[in-house]
Amino acid sequence: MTPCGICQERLYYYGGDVAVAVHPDDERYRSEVGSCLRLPLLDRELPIIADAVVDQEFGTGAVKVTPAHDPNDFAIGQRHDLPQVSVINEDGRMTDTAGPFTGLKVLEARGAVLDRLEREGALIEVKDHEHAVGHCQRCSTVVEPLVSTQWFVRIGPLAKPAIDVVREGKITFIPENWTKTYFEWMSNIHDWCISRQLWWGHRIPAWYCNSCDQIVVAEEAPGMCECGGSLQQDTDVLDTWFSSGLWPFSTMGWPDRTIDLERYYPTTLMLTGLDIIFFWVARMIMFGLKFGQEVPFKTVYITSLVRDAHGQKMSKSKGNVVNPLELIDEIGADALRFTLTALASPSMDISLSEGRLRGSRQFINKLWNASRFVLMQLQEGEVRPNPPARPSELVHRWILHRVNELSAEVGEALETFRFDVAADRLYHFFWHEYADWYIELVKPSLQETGPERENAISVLLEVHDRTLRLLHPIIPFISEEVWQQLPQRPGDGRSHDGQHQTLTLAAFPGPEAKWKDDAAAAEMTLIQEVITAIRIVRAEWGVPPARKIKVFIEGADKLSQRILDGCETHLVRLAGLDEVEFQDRVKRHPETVVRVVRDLQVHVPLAGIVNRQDEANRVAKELLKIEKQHAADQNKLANPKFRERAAPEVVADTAARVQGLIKQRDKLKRLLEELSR
RNA sequence: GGGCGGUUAGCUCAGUGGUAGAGCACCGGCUUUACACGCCGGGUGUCACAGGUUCAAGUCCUGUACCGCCCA
Repeated sequence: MTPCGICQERLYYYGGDVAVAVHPDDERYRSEVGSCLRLPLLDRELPIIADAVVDQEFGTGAVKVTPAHDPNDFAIGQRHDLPQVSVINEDGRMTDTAGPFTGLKVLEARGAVLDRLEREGALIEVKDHEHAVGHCQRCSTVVEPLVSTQWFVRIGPLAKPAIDVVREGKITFIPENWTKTYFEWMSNIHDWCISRQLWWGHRIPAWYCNSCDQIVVAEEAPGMCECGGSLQQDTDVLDTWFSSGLWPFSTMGWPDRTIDLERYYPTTLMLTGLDIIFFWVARMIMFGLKFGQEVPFKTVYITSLVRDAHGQKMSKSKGNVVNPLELIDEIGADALRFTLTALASPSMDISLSEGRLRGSRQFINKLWNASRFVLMQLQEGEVRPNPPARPSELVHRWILHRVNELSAEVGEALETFRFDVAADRLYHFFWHEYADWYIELVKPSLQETGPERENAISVLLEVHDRTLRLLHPIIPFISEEVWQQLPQRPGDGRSHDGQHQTLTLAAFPGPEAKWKDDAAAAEMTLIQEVITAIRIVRAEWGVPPARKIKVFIEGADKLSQRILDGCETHLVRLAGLDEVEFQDRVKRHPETVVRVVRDLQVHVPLAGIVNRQDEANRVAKELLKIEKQHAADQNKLANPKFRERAAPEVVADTAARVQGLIKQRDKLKRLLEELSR
């Protein structure tokens, strides 16, 4: 008989060894497969078997197989029909199959086996080795696998209908790509082991007879076995997710058709994290179909995973966990909520970025201050007037039109689970349209008395109120605080007992057809562009903000002139002017800066400030930009295939754009010539 | 090994085949009586790389590289 060296990490399993496995391709042992080895100490014969899971590179390439004490070996044992010899009992002592080691504690057995091997000259060497033996997460004790009876759920008959309902669209995953993950998992599903060796949980309702082999499964504890023997209940409990899978209906009185069950089950939306798809969502679907013959919910929204600022998954052992309560102390609950919402784009994990958190905090601050401003405008005990259905002033028409569009956009974003889009639209509207423009434009009217102030305050309150409602799902605290201070319409947001008025119960605003006003939007854009053009000139030439200047606007057609004329006070205020003058033909002056806004030329006389050469350079740079755009569009139009195959409206848009660019280009060219004279 | 996702401004991220965007950071100018956590102005880019489809590609297809998640 040829000696053969075998490694063993856990020597106390010695008595449980029933075979030696080698890799089928291993040349060293190929001829030995089928023969037997004699196990020292116990004088047991171990067959040599070939199995592909054996790692040829590891140790001697031959491994003893202990099916009763290792999951891999258990699988090998199943494949090769090996006996399962348990050598450890539930008290942590060696069983009577462990030969001379019977009754020893596990660690005593380790020393004893080593001693005996050494004495009999069977020990080759003892070597340090980095092992992967499992330890208990909580108490760090070495885990010793034991063979025991476990209960399984045959999953095939449950999984198939659960796959079908998703395939048929009765349940939708959002983002949609999680559907693949669900199918992937459900199609490769194994029978589900539901026995758990834990102290808490639903105890498995199975009883074993102490006298015969009978197993009784029942809802109520049975008295005794048919054979008259006493019964003992399984000590294991059900897997948490088995119990959880029943939760949606078992908590509401199922199997009785209770009122709660009728009302709340099935529900519409399941909102959860990706790791819960398998654990819980799939189980709820399977159980819902099995016991209720219907899907438990229609939509599953999978949230983003929050990672740290460096994109690392948060974990306690890494120490990069963010405590939300501390973060809230720092920047506020609404700011944190807004940040997470703004970053929650589909399929993407969230890196908790400091910059985004700061941005949100500043937004909340802006909201607070703008709200303070609005509240400051109110008079003692002011009753809230309804806004005019069709206000005559452009700024009111414009902002009502815009808040209308905003309602539609935010509503749609929420319905399609694009929370990031909702947050973005609200941020932009509130700060860069409502606060930057509307509030500034409306300030003079608020100082007036009579209908002008009344119109302004009514629209201001209407827009502020609507925006708060739209923001409320994202930033509930500040929005509620502010809303309650606004004058309210009597029935709005009343609690059921009528005692409180709360934004939580106020209606979510939808679009109002009467406020749609595309003309107002277009007119306002023109005014904004003119004001911005003048501001840019001021910034470029360093005109001090306090210094009022005069501008001439040339080339305004009747419509533009009417629009701008009506808004002269706005131009004057927001561009820092003392006067605006319209002229068909403005006499050029060497120290006048001219900017082209659409069809208009805005002349800004800046005597003593302007440097002719610098201005020429600026105009030349602008001209270059325009020419580049023009060339690109012109090339497209010159391409017969483009005209032939592109959508007609795209061709038309391009042609129209080219016309505009040509006009601008010619004006800039003339300006440049004048400046070079 | 199998499946999935990502790569766009210094950072964190949007982007629907048709003129590249936001927040923060950054630069210049401002005590304009809601807000300096502010106001006005400024974009700093080889859309990872290589092919392909298309009149047209950040966007669609194929491949490569790198980063990451899930499962085994």
